[in-house]
Amino acid sequence: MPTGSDTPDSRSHFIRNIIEADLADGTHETVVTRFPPEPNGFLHIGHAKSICLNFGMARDYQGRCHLRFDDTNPTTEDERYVASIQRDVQWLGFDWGDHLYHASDYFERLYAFAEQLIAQGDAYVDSQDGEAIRDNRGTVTEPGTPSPYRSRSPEENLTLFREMRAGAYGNGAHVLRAKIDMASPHMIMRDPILYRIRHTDHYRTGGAWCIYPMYDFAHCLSDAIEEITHSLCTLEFENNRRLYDWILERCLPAEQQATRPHQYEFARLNMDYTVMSKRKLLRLVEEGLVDGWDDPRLPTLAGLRRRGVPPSAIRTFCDRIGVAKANSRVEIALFEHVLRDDLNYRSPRIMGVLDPLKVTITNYPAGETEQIEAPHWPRDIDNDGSRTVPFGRELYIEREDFRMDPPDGFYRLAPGREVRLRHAYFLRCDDVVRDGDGEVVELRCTYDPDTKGQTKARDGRRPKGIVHWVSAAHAVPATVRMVDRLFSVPNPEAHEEDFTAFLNPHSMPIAKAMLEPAVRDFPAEQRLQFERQGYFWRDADATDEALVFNQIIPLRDSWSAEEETADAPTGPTKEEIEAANPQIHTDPAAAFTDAQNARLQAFTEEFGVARDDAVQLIDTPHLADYLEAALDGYHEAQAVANWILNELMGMVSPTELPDLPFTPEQFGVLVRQVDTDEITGRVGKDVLAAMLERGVDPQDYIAAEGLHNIDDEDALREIIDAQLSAYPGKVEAYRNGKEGLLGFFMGHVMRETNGQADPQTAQALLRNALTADTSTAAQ
RNA sequence: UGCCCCGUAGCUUAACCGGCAGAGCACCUGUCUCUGGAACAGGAGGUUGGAGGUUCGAGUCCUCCCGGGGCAGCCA
Repeated sequence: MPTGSDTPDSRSHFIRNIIEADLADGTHETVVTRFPPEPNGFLHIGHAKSICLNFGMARDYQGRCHLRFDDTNPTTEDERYVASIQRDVQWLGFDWGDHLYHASDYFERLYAFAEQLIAQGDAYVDSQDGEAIRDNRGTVTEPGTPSPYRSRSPEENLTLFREMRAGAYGNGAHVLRAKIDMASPHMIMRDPILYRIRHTDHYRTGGAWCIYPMYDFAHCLSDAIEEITHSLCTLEFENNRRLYDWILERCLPAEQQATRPHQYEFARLNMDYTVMSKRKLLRLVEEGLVDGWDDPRLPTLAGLRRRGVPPSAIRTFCDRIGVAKANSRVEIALFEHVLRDDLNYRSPRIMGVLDPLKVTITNYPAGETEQIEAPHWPRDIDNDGSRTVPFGRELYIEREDFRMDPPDGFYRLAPGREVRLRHAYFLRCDDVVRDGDGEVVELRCTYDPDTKGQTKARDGRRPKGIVHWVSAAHAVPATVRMVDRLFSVPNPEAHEEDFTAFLNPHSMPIAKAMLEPAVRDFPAEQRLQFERQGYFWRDADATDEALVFNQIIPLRDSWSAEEETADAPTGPTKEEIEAANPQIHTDPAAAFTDAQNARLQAFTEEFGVARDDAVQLIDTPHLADYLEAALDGYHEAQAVANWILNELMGMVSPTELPDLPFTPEQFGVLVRQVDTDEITGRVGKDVLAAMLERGVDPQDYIAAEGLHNIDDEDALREIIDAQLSAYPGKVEAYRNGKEGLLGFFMGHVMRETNGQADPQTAQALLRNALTADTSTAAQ
């Protein structure tokens, strides 16, 4: 059996599992997802995660994904964002086909649903002002108080609501609220507002409406209208799911309930060295801290596009970061890795010197030029193509490839040292020319004419260092924006100071570079590798006369990483965490009433139930009663208690106990079957599940299905031997000390017997068989 | 402090009904190489937040504790 697929686009995650389960059990025949941006800002790489997830699931399961503008708030939304969002989604490589929708298209239908709720008595018009509504909502620890308008009749509500629509009232005079529960422990359920009056033109519906639906009302119903199957959103909407379900359960007819949309939440993307919130991004742009929404340092899709990041790299990245529910923050290193990996295979190499240092080759004839044929691709990339590079007496090399006093491990140029010029000759530094300030302004060198294209000179010289270069006479000057991390700390939001305090002052230094002439041979959108430096492409500001490049990402540089002093930030140690982790156990029995205490005494002393279990049983409603009733089926109270607490509670909640499709006595009988080894615990759980699902009687069911446990040693031995010979390698590994494999074999034996193998017997036999010598086991 | 969600290697995560804790990135070694890149080979790194319990067997089920996040907009 293949152990899980690990190709990037079939990576396993909980949403994929849910979809596959829904498809497998026929809940849905196809998958329909949606990406629902609000047109009030630009998309960033966090949105890319959602886009890739939604469109990706639709693609993987041959479903469809809608692009829906969630435009229910006319005061913040704007047409201009709509176009940019569509462009970004397309650029990322996704196609919504005919499925472009707007929540505003549904205003009429949403309104009808609102009238339906009113008619059902599930919604009412509240005429309190905003402040009163807020005050009466209560707090997380105190219940809210019902509005004085809460008990208006459906007729009155309908009249008022129609008048609201007709424009009879000013902003804020009334709202429509769901009638749920002002004392709910879930704040979202304290009569949430469904509609508000807003005398504002909408960018699409103009002045047609002066009441607008709230997100919670519009979103779930829009999903239902579009027959969305899986409504995927980020974690901050977890609490809203309760209301999502409430509305759909009341608005949709019974026959649609089974296939109605369901909401699932996943963790939004956070990344080191950047910020992802719309508000913070907006501040950077508006305060002029960056140069517009498409500044190449920004994580906006527009910024990444301008920087030169290919959409394929973003897609791969989104596949690799995973989809889960834990709040997380991914290291920038993963993004950089994926980016380099993408660029490596698509970027022809040329040479470019970013910080030029002049070199004069004193033994090369003045005024002479030669053309060197150099491949665009290294040998490990399956791609052809080459260019000619002019070589002459005067070159530029990278300033940092020369050191007056080379440190240990530095194997580039230094006084008296020899390096290889990439694609050309060996070069030795003879003299260093400095200006009045001591600054190195020129290197005077000699080359070895016999070493062209060689790794080794005839006399065996073999310089380790390789240096890129550009002929001074032919160099093409260019401005290069050295795009770097926007912030100088991994999480600029995790400090007391405003996040802008952590902007990296060197996030985009400008280099005056010299490039080899072949740079002009490529179309503007071609991404290039400047050898030994990084990946670059032409910026939108570039003209053919004045070249401007952006650095998309530098190459990995193990030398400068080594040279940098390691200053890894250290978090709290495990010891420190443990020290701050006291175990305080407050005994619930301390608050027991006299009656409860009496019961506790009876449970522990008469029934012999462990105190902790008894306390839990008594402290949770229904549990203690259930235990006493189950005793009619089986008198061993501790066994029954274990099964209630550990098994039953894993399947149902205490409040469901009175309505179970079987009696407590039947439950007791089930426990007896297990406790007396009539059936195994494993089978007991299966039987319990069947009782829960179909209300079967345990004894009848066990007899009818033949579920009694198997303790016949010969029968078990046969099964065990079969398993052992099926996995000789595992047997070997077990004998070599990997005892965890006992569980592996037990698992197989249990599965083989549908869980009916008596575990003690089976394990004893298995242990014997595994430790027996090979000749015996093989028989 | 009420309710909801989440804790698996430095980071992001996998693990079908409870059955061998497994990857990628990062890190370290080595090989190869006309990019200090790439590729390849290897290594280290885990008390699955903690403590109890159920079970032949717990990352997975039950209880409690600790830690992180979310909810009191007429935003989405």
